[in-house]
Amino acid sequence: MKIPPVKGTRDFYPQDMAVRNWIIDGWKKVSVRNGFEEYDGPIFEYLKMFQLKSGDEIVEQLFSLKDRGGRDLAIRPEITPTLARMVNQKINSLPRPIKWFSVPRLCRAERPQRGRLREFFQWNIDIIGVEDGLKKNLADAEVIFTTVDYLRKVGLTDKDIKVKISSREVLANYLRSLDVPEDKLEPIYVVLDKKNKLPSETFEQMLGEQVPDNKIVNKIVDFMSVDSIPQLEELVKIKSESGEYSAYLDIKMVLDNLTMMGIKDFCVYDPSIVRGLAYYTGIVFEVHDTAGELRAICGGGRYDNLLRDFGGPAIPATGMGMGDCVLEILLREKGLLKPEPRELDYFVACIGFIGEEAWRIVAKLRSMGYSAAFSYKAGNLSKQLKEASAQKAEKCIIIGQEEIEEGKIKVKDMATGQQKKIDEDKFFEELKSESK
RNA sequence: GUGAGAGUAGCUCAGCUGGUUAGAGCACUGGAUUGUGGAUCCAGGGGUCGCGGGUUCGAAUCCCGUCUUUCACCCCA
Repeated sequence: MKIPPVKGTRDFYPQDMAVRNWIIDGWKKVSVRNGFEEYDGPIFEYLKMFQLKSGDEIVEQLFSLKDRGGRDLAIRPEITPTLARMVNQKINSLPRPIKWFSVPRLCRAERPQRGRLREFFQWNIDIIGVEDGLKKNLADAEVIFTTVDYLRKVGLTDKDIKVKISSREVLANYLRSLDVPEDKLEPIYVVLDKKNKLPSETFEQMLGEQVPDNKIVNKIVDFMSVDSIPQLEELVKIKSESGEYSAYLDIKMVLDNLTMMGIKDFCVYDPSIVRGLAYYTGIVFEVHDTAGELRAICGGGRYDNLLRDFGGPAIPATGMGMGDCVLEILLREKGLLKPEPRELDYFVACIGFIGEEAWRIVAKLRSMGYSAAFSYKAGNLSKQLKEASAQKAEKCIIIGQEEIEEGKIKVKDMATGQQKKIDEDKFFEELKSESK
């Protein structure tokens, strides 16, 4: 009986595993060089933890189970609640700011599509506990910088991708300044989030369903067509009369910081970034491919209320999550996927029925820290060299009757094809001195 | 969850409006080649044509169901 893989999951054969490791190693390396420390949590949590933040509808979108004690559990669909829990548990003893990263394996019971599977990996970085107003903007910028630092490192340029940055707070304040009632904000967000997917008439029509006044609709459309900070300044200056100015300053300063960090060309102000109904409270951003063919590569933003919502103190936080699926598609399309091939220092080939000799040398090489392999098939030399080539061996050691009698081995450089005969003892002596 | 397209060897696909024993390239295994690799040539293994049912003398081909997958919705924490 043949059992197929579960819908929306992937099998990682060695070749695929090399790609996965290459991506994840890059994430980890960039996290570390940007000053983040790695953490992880359990792969399942109490179901309640995910309901707390996102409501009951979410239960349909995650894999849940009952354990033998009747506890309702769920496989994690994201790691941010776990992060909040872990941070809250030790909040009084953790030095701030807390700069942590993780690469959790996550599951969501959604319908699989291009760039979206039911099981995937997601790079998460978060900065928690930067309270000062100005430095908060620096933390937001650092999260974006770290994100771009990775994308740039793997070879993507500002021609390939853009970080689209916006602010929920600026948007909310603007809508309030137009006397849009509080209970209309959320439904309007939903419409604004679709702006880029819809023809402009449909978009305006949908807005009109939420806001009866045509003048206001036009003003919202004006706001949404702003694509630079000076323009935004004009608009917001006129519209905001009391203390609503600070939210605008936040986004301006984040962009100033990004300019100072040298990644200005990757970043644009884009008011259409709203990010669904998430827990974001301020700056929000997404990275998109400039061709607009794929869904978002990553998303993030400021979530100042989350720790408090999880029963901890009100400590501000900002972060980013990047899944592996869309990223891999984009990198593959751009020819930037370059997993490092397995390296093999030595392949030991033997002639005739003297396999024991080959194994003895392989074992010696391995004990000294070199990677070494031999052939289980032990065909003729031609076959073994072929196998060595296929395994990308850097060097080949050849031993036959002649060499054994002389106490020597032949060492062949597979790139140049040159080979020399050398005393076995001498060969290992030289290896030792090289490794020191 | 809703709607549409696709499913033939490990992979990419051919197989005409139903008609003998379902093919090719790549990959894999072996040989040419028992002391010198990446090439070439030759040979071989590998298929319940996604699965189940139906129509028919006869189904990879037509019909229904189902699973998987792709795309568009919903959603995207």
